[in-house]
Amino acid sequence: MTRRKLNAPTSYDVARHAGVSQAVVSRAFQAVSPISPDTRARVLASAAALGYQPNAVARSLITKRSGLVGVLLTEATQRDTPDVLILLAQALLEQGFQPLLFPCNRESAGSSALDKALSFGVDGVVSCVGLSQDDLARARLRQRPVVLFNRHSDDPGALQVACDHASAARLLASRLFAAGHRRFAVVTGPRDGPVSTLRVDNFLARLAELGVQSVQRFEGDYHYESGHAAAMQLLAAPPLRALSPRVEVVFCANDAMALGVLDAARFALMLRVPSDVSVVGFDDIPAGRRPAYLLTTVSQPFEQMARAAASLFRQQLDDVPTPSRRVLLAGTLIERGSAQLLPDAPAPERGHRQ
Amino acid sequence: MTRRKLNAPTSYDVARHAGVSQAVVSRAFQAVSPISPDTRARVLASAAALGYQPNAVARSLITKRSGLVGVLLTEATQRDTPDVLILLAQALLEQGFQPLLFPCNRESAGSSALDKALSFGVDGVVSCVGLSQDDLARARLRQRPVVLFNRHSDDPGALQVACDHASAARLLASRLFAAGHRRFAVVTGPRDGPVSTLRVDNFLARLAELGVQSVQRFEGDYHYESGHAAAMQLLAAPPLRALSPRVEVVFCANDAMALGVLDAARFALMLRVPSDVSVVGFDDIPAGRRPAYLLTTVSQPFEQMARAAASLFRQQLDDVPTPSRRVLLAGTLIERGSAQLLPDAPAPERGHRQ
DNA sequence: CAGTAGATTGAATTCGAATTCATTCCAAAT
DNA sequence: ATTTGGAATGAATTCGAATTCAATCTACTG
Repeated sequence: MTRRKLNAPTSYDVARHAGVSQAVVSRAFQAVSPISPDTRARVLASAAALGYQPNAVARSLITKRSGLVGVLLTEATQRDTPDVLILLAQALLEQGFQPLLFPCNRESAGSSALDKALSFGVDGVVSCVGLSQDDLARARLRQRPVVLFNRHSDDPGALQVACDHASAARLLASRLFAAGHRRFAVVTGPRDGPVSTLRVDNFLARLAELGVQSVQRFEGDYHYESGHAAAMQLLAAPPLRALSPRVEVVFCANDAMALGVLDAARFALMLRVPSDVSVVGFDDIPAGRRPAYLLTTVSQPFEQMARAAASLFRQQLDDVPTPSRRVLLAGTLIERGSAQLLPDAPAPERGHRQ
Repeated sequence: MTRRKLNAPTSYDVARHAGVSQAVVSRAFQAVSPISPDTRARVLASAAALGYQPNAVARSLITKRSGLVGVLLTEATQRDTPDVLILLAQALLEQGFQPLLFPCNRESAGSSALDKALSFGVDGVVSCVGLSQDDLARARLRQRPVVLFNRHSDDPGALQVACDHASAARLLASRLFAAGHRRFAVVTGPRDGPVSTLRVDNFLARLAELGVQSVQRFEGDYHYESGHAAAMQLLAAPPLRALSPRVEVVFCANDAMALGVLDAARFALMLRVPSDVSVVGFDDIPAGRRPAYLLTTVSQPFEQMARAAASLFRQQLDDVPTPSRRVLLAGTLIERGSAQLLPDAPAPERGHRQ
């Protein structure tokens, strides 16, 4: 087959058309550069006539800036919090970056995804996947900022934007306790899920501070079905239930599971919520807002978080001194009626780990 | 500030380290190229030692292939069918492409997003946004395939992958009719929404064929709230209801609105579903699957569609002759109990427009 | 009117890898 | 021993825009 030519006009074509040198064409397309106003106008007119647009690939080869930002994400990110991606994309766009997606199957695939992103010439990365200290070092060596989004790294210098899961979980514990509840159960994510740990451990830690010792645990997988299964076990059927007093509160590491608990409690176990049992989730997914559920939960400020991540990224790239390398944004407790809560009684302040 | 050097090793560094020329390094990284096995091994070892990875930017400058595929999408895409994006991304990845995101605010922004994508050197585009014949022509001129995903174009030669909304809508109409319903209402998307039109018009067309003339319409905006509002009006309160027989079926252009209708019917109007009124949606969003809703709806085969789009794209790029330029995949009618349906009575076949 | 600072311009170089083309090398064939 | 052919290699060029640096060309100064 004959080699087809892809007739995209180049800066040389425009130069010829406008009767100037290629260098001038290049200058006409930069905001600030030595070029006279009418020359620029003439060049831009020629460019428009030919349908010329600067080739971003060639440009980035020499400038070392591509305008691309790698966005690392897992299925999990997308499942739990589907709108995060689009909010992040829009926030990055507002800062003048194009989001380049790197879906990772497993949480551990982040490392190779990072390398791949770097080889594509991204200006940096926003990662919804955990990265090791070593990964961050590699990126830093190349002057490529990496912002961790709702993820943690063992690197103390990591740039982070996250929801303050810890504080929200503790507040929730306090207010449930204040309402008089004493028999708690938690539905966690898979062992070592970084976010689940933060939520569940802090919830339990606060309860422990308040004197609640034994709390039933059920390990879920963040999906609706596992919440359903958890409820069937934790809020067990009459014969078993008689043996010990029933759990009063089920705290779930995310909303999807909380909806599973709600449905199981109502439709399978015929319990009333919240009078028989309080159910609380985390994330504020759309389904939980509907009259059929009215789930009490914690909303993460994703829009703020996305903006914060994008602007933190921008600042790092521009060497703007940033006030802090980690941004923790408070979640909002949304009371919709699936739980009995009371205002938190002021308690002795203690440090807590994030 | 001194200019920092970004010490990413280049093919020259590797060449020096391995004691060969730069050309050999380049060849070591191609699957098929004239190079001896042990030279390749030596080069790859040096590359690994230095942490070298070929610079995709420089490569694509000369090869005219970037491995990037522009993905054009609107908020609407993301809102209605959040997992489409991730499925598309994964399907493209499997074909060896990196998805580069171009969110568009309005449906009309597709044109400029396309140009932007082209200037970024994408190998082509998968668009969840409608594009004009002119847009497609521009891309074709540059040999950049454009696959329309669930969107239509006035260009008859356009590459398309879509759910067969028309047939699904017609089937739904037939089966609702077969169940004895005669008083229908539809909740549409905003006027001229391309997909809504396809669904609603074909639904109405089939009803018309069956002899149902007047159908109430309510123009929604695809959001839950507008479905709620629609129900409050269409299934009006007792004093009004008495004037005319109540609507028996509400068909919604998407699930989000259908859930709004369901909640309004049940919680505000105290109607039983499906005995008082049948509610049907379109999309099969997760919330509709839950016991609290059990929405009867049409599921789009997104996974198949994503794969089809990615492989159609791959084939176009590789000049593989494709059986057809448009792929229509059947939606699945999911009966969950929010509607009374009967099997379709075989009707005289007539052509229908897509 | 000469002289000079400041503003524009263009020629040449650069970025990093792929590719063309000429060259070298070794093995097999005569 | 000499030729021939194929395989492997390297020097040089290419992709398209940005940038450096020297060359003009102004306009203004004294």
